[in-house]
Amino acid sequence: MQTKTAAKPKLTRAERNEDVKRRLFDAATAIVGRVGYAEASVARITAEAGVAQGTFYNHFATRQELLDELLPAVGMRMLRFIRERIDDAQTEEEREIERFRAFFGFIREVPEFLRILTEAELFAPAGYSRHLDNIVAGYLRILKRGRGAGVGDYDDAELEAIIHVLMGARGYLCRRYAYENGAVGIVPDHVITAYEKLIRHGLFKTAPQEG
Amino acid sequence: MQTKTAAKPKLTRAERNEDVKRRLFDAATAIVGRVGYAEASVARITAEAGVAQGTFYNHFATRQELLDELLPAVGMRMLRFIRERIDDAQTEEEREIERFRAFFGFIREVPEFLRILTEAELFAPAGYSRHLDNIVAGYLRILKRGRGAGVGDYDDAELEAIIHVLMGARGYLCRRYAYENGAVGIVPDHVITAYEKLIRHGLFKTAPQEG
Amino acid sequence: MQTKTAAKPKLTRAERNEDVKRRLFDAATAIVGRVGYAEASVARITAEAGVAQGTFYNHFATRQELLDELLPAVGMRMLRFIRERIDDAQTEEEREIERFRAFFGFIREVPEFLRILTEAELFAPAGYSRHLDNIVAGYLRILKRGRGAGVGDYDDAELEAIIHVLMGARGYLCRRYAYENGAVGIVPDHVITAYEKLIRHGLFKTAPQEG
Amino acid sequence: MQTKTAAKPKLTRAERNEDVKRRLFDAATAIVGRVGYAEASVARITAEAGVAQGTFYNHFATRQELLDELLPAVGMRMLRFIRERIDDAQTEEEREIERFRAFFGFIREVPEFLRILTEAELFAPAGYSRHLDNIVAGYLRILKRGRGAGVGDYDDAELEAIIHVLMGARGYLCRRYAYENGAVGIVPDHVITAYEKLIRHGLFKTAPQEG
DNA sequence: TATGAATGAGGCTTCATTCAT
DNA sequence: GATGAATGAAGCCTCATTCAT
Repeated sequence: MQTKTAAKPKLTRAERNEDVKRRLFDAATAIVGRVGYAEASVARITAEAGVAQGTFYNHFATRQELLDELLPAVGMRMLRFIRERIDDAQTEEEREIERFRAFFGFIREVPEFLRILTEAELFAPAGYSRHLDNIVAGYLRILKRGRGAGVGDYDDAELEAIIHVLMGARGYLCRRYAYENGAVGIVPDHVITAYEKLIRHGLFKTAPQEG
Repeated sequence: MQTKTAAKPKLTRAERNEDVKRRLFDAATAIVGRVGYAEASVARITAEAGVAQGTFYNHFATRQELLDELLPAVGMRMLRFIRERIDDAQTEEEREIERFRAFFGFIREVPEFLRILTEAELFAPAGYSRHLDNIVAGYLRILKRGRGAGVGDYDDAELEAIIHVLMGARGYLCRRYAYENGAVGIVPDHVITAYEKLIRHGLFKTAPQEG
Repeated sequence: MQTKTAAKPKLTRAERNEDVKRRLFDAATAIVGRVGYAEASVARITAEAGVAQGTFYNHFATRQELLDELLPAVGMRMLRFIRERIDDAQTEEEREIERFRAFFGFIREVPEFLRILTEAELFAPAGYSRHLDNIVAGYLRILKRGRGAGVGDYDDAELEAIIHVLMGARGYLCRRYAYENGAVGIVPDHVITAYEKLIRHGLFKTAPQEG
Repeated sequence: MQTKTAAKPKLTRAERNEDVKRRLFDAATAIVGRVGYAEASVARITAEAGVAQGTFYNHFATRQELLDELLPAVGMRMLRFIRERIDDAQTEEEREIERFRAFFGFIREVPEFLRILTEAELFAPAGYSRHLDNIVAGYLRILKRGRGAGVGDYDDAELEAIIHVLMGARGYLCRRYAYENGAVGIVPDHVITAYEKLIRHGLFKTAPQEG
């Protein structure tokens, strides 16, 4: 029996290999989250991962290749995180508010996400594209399905535009409200309520809708 | 690149001085718009402006100082551009749609703007902040004044959040829809209509509002 | 790349061993011929041979050791190739012309040879030396024997110098004339005739020789 | 009056500029001559020239650019050196022998030449080509002019081939005979006589030429 | 005020070789 | 004997800034 103290990990070669790769990945995530892509040199990443610089290239063809994997990976974690917090019993409106709130919850859980996302457009454009595609695809499915359940009168192309509005909203609101003297804080309540009001009624006091 | 004005300008020393500074500024705007901040080296900027590298430092303390002035400057041009296209006779709702449309008009007029804006957060954070402050201040004035004229039931803090949503919307929609095989194109109509619908009624078919 | 022979080869262990070594050797020959010594990394050679990188060192002490064996090996093939094409019934003069012609024939048969030879002096100096020794030794035997059959009045030391001239001639003529838009072509006839004239009469119109 | 001790060189800016460039050039020549192109790193060259690494790029666009200038430059020096030692009163045959001898004289004068030449084909192919063109052009002029004065019955294309033979001869003979335990020595006399005999009569005892 | 050469730090990547499995 | 991951040194080039002219 192996004692729990990792006296000898007894990993297979493939396992050890995967382990190193994951360590590199995690190190990059942490570093980019902390200081940004520009400072995430291979030297720094490998130092954080505790391997030699050359080892990096046994697992990734180029530094860029790893950087481009970062956002899609955390992005998927985010989608999973949000999905787990959505209650099927609610209305589509309520669910969208929940998603919005969960997004900020995720940022508290994975504070690296914000920087990885913000800088990706410039430093990991391939990864940024993949991430956007993931989000748009998922959101589109949700909103199309929601058309029978309260979502307004938008055609498919318009829905895609709306999704970009919602993503832009999250992004800009984060940058403005998610931080509290340096560290990630709790998003103020009025941000949630503002979003809720906009989503529910628009920006203006409107006359009753017909249709 | 730089054609010398044939007629002897007969400028005063101060004017010549200002002229050089403006040429550096314009060169930087053009270069950042074309290739981004990262490629906007002092060497490149001075070459485009037709002066020696050392001259740069007679007008700006550091490269960063110039970069940080770029976005606020074009940002002000943008505000002016939009303001000129707004008709006081319209309702606040109509005016917001017009502002949105004019924003895309400005991007066509000054294609450099988009890149200068997008990258500023990373490469000219001080300038980015100033720009955001400018926008928020202006928008806040508009929306507060509009509260008596159709703008919904948002308190001041909520309005600031809403402004971030609207800025995020513009930013993300631009990146997705403003380009047409490489060059800045005309934004599709469904982007305008989607924005309009969201602004007017929200994302959902709502029961009549009360209040 | 490596097709596995379908029929079970049933090789002894020693045979399999030799087989791997030969595959490495052939792979190196092909690669150096194609892209040169500098690009012939152990990784590339083993990949082409279809074995793991570590396997290399079960057959060669170092990369250099293999590289140094390349030229002598093809060099011997070349000598054999030329010897087979020489007719004992001809005069020594005719035979030398034939050797020259056969040399170009060999280059067409083994196009790798040229690059292996050309770069060896820099990248496989030990192998280059061995190769030169081989050539000189063989040539010296031929020319000494030929002294009674038409070869001019050269002492042994002079003959060695002459051999270097002849090798230099082949080398430089190859580089200039053996290629035809990238691939090895047929050497132009005037190259042969020029060599022939030089060998037969020297560079100048001479008065009758006495000796 | 400036004292002879270089108290203050008082060079113009342009002169100082040229001076640095020449120092880099000379340093590269010395280093490549001593240890070869592969070891001639920018770091090493600038260290030898006594300037910072970055300074290199104020004078040469790339390391390769400098390397490619090396051989043509020393090559021209060689041509000049040889030309100065040729006596117009001699026959063309005698002059060619003198050229050959002067070549070895040059190697003693500029020992770097040999290595710069030998390795250029691989490490500075552009420079190598230029050098070969220079040599071939000069030689061709000589030999064509010499056709009325003793040069044998070769057409233009054949002459070009002959020139390659002569260049090959020089190259290979150098490598074999120019060194004497490491340093450049005096080429043995039998090398000269062997070359002379070959040039005058060819490799074989020939029957009297007619024509 | 304009010039433009000098500075020097820093990062990505390759590769021969080792060695535990 | 075969495997293949780990090692770590080393090189080219860019660029903001300085400063002597």
